[in-house]
Amino acid sequence: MAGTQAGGDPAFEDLTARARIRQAALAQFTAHGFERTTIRGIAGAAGVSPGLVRHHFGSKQELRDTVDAHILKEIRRLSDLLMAGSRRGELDAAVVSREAVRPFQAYLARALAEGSTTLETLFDEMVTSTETFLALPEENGHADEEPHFVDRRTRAAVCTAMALGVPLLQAQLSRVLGVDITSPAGDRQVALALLDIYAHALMSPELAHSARDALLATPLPAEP
Amino acid sequence: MAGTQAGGDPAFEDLTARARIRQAALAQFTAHGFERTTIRGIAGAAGVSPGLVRHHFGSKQELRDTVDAHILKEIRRLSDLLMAGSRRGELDAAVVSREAVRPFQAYLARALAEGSTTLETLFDEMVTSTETFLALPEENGHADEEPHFVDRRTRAAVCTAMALGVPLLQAQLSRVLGVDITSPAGDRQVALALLDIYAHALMSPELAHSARDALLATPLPAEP
DNA sequence: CACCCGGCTATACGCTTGTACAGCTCACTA
DNA sequence: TAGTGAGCTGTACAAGCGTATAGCCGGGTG
Repeated sequence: MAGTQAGGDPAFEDLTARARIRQAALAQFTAHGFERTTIRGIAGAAGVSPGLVRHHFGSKQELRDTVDAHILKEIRRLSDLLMAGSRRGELDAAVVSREAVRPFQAYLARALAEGSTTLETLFDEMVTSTETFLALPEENGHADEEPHFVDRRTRAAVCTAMALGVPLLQAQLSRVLGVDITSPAGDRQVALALLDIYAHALMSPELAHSARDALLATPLPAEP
Repeated sequence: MAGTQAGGDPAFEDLTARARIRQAALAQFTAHGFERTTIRGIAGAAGVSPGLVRHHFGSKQELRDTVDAHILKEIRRLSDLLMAGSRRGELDAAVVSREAVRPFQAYLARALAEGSTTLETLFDEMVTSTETFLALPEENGHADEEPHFVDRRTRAAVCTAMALGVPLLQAQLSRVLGVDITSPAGDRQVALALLDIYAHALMSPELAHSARDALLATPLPAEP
């Protein structure tokens, strides 16, 4: 696994040992998840001793919390930066928000799937952001073309979870598409696919209605 | 954690010890993932000794492979059953396929995210199934309302990954929605939300086009 | 009856893990 | 110069893991 060794990045050695450890932890948590990542592995990638990891961060869990907090801060910073730099409100707030998340997509998705209390907030904000995004066409005169089955927040939450499915299944996706979707080219292809999907209805209203009727016709099974 | 103890299910004790172990492993892998699940934990939940797990399955990895294969077979069986029982082709093949996957959604999604060679096949089949589903409206006279940015298979693959994001983030989703989405009521709400989302375009064609232009205008960063 | 083989348990081994701690180095300061 | 504390290392330890193995039990078979 090249690139995770110490000294792979030229600017890597200029960082504080503490920052190097945090960065190595970020990479390893992203690649292998929290459980499979070992303190020794992080220390090795950062070019320090395992003891120093504990010296700086106390425990593995505290290290994770620190990385989570760092990601949170970094996304907020990027979001503000993009929000301020978007000339004439070029694209919408939700798009900007998604763009701010992109660099840490994989880590964020994994952390949320594994259950991170620190980043729960971010998920909630993404849902809210998606919610306002979904409200856009409904305010632009496209009102009630088709009635909705559930309220907007529910749709926003499901959409947010679905969007995070892409980085979570990046291995499968890369395999099927024949491109590493973490590479610039692959990422662009996925971005285009997402725009394409968002721009079209995937189902005809008739099919959706018949499916809903079929769903509501079957009785709800009792709780065990 | 109630329900994972031995004897929780009345019909549970009637099973072979081997089947009980397999079932317990399925539950634990689903709930905690492969890494965090221990052989001792599985044995405890199945009401047998840890040694018996090895006796029947050889190793933890082989146990996982067995569970994967079992899931694969079970989904195929359910799929055939539903396909045969669907009167007058009531809903489409893709919907039936999704329905066959549903009982094992959470396990399947987790296994795919963690990298299961056995279930890769199933992911590919889901992509193909989604692909034919996406082809539906295009054949029913709704041809080229809006041109597509990427080919159909790419869209199908991304859609499949997105759909699996729901079970992968079920904890976050349940928290935001205030309902356990693994419960019958919660599952139905999510199903309705999915139908709703699939039935509507999430983005106006104008916004999609401007976003695509903005995307293609920025040069592709060089590979490191 | 003796045999024996599959289901099953108890115990133990070796390894890796997170964690703990004593002590080294070295720039900075009184 | 002597002292001090932060940064950092090496070694060690207890716990938990997957794995291995010797042996118990009971029903089917010659």
